[in-house]
Amino acid sequence: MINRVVLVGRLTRDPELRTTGSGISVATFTLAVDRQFSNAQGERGADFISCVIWRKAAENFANFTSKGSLVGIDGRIQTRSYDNKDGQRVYVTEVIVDNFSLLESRRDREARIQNGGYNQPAGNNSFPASNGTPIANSNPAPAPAQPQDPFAGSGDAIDISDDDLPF
Amino acid sequence: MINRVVLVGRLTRDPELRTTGSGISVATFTLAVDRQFSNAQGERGADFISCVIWRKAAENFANFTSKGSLVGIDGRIQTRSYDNKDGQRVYVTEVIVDNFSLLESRRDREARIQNGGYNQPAGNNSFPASNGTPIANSNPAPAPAQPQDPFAGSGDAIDISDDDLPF
Amino acid sequence: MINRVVLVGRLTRDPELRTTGSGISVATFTLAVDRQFSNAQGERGADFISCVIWRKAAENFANFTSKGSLVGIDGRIQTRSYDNKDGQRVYVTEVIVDNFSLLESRRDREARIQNGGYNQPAGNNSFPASNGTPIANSNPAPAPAQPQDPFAGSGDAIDISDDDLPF
Amino acid sequence: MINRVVLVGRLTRDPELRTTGSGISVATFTLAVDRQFSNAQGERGADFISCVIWRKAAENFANFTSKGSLVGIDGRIQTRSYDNKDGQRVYVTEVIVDNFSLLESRRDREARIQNGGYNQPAGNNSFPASNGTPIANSNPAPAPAQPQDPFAGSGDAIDISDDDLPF
DNA sequence: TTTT
DNA sequence: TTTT
Repeated sequence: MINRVVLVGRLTRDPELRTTGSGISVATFTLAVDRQFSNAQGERGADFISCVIWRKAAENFANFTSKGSLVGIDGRIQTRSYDNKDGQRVYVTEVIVDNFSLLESRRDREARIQNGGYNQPAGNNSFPASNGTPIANSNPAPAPAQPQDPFAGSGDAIDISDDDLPF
Repeated sequence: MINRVVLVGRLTRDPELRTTGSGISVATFTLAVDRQFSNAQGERGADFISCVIWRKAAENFANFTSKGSLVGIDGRIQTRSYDNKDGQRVYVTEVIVDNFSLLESRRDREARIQNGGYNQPAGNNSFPASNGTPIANSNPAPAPAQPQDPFAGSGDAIDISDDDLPF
Repeated sequence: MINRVVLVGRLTRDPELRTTGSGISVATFTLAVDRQFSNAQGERGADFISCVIWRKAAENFANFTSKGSLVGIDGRIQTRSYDNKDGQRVYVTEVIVDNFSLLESRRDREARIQNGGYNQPAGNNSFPASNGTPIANSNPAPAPAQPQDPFAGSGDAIDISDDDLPF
Repeated sequence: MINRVVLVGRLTRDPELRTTGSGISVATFTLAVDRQFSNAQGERGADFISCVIWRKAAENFANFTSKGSLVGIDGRIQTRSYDNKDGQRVYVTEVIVDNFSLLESRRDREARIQNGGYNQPAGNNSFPASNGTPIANSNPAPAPAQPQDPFAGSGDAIDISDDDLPF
């Protein structure tokens, strides 16, 4: 059948990278996607969408994003359920990510990091999307043995996906 | 049936805004969408996708984007054909845009414009997509007869759509 | 930002149509979307995705679908939470439907209904999706007080959407 | 960046399967996707969208679809250009298909084939989408050395994709 | 005719 | 060049 999702939003926290028992990498994160229109109360609101990414893409994702990062993803909706400690069935809906794209410029990312995660000084305002200063991934001293910054020396957007990366 | 498209890319030129005989606004533009992977020759390439946007959204689009702007859109593919002056049938495929979202920060947008459209000085490199040079809170003298900056005073992304805008 | 979903699946039950206090129609339903690939155990599985549709489209949807209907939809993911009677916070993820398309032929739909919802008699097998048993040209006596069958007299697929319907 | 398309429509002709010089399978086809709404003249219209599918998925696609088949696909828009014999540059926009899903029941497919491609006898009308009788793929006597019908014995939709098929 |  |  067909099950396809495309989202652009910001990470609500640093992604969590784990490894399954069988040694497969998984990263989980939540995307805050601002809604298009304000409600009657004039609030714009956002949807907070749980996402899961697997394998090499998970590692790449974890290496190049952090709280506040602006990313685009495409994937599919997956549902599952489990019984919690109270014996209650909990239903979970997540987006399984196939590909992602980092949509924030180095400039914005660094400014966002500088500002402690929010990318615009008070009284100053961003145009559309992106801005802020996260904490992680700033690469303050180009730590060796760190994942290479794939963006160094490139003015291009870089899309990153499953297993197929040059880095 | 189903016909849905989502794109994130950059305008190859300023959008062209026109009015139909019956007074409806239309804007046309081409989005350059970088491909995800490089080919055998190591070239990354891009797709150049013709887009059309109608009515009030067309006016908003034309007011807030220009060559190089990073935008996200959703819409549908439309095909049509016409006979050119040589009597040959020409087939056209365009994306009819339902909604758009400006994905570039004010910082990046202004830096990009400062740089004459290309957003990163040589030797300096952008992170993923988007770029620019911050002159935050600009709009130095709120040029009269200019479209109001809908982004002033907001740190959030702003999505803009058909007829439903607060400005 | 961008938040777009496209699904094709079958209703797990008849849709539930309600009216809000302010008189707006809403229908809710769950789509079962078969997964693309089987897991290690050879089970194919499906995702069960909660959907919500509003206004006139909700009424149309409720009139022309039932348990087992094959439908395509496009919309966006919405998240919300509430506290249940046990004082526990429950997180809900739903798809807000913008448009839908009925993807089942009259033949299949009638056969499905004949069969009590499941569309293929044992020993008989469906091709891909959808099923049913032809009793073409039915609608034997155009049941009064019934929603008009928008498909009568048309060999075309019919897509149905918000407020814009000819019926 | 992001470039994602989802379509549901019918093949305007049998797909064309070819092999590149380096031995890779490609199939091309056009999807007719009925538009959602009628225009001022009451015509509904359709978009005719060129699609390309590669490798094993191409072979599967060619084996299980024919003129009139109802299919869902997801993929991305690709643009290219070439100079024709008259030395004129021709611009081409195609959808590169990642996955497809056969959305027509065996019943409808066979009825469509019986009817010579159009799936409903005159004066009789289809419900929403699908119907008709194509010519190919009917498998009248289970021709040996033919691709196995992946749908035999299954009441479920079957989605087919790149390289990952059980048949 | 293409963006960064 | 178009499907149902």
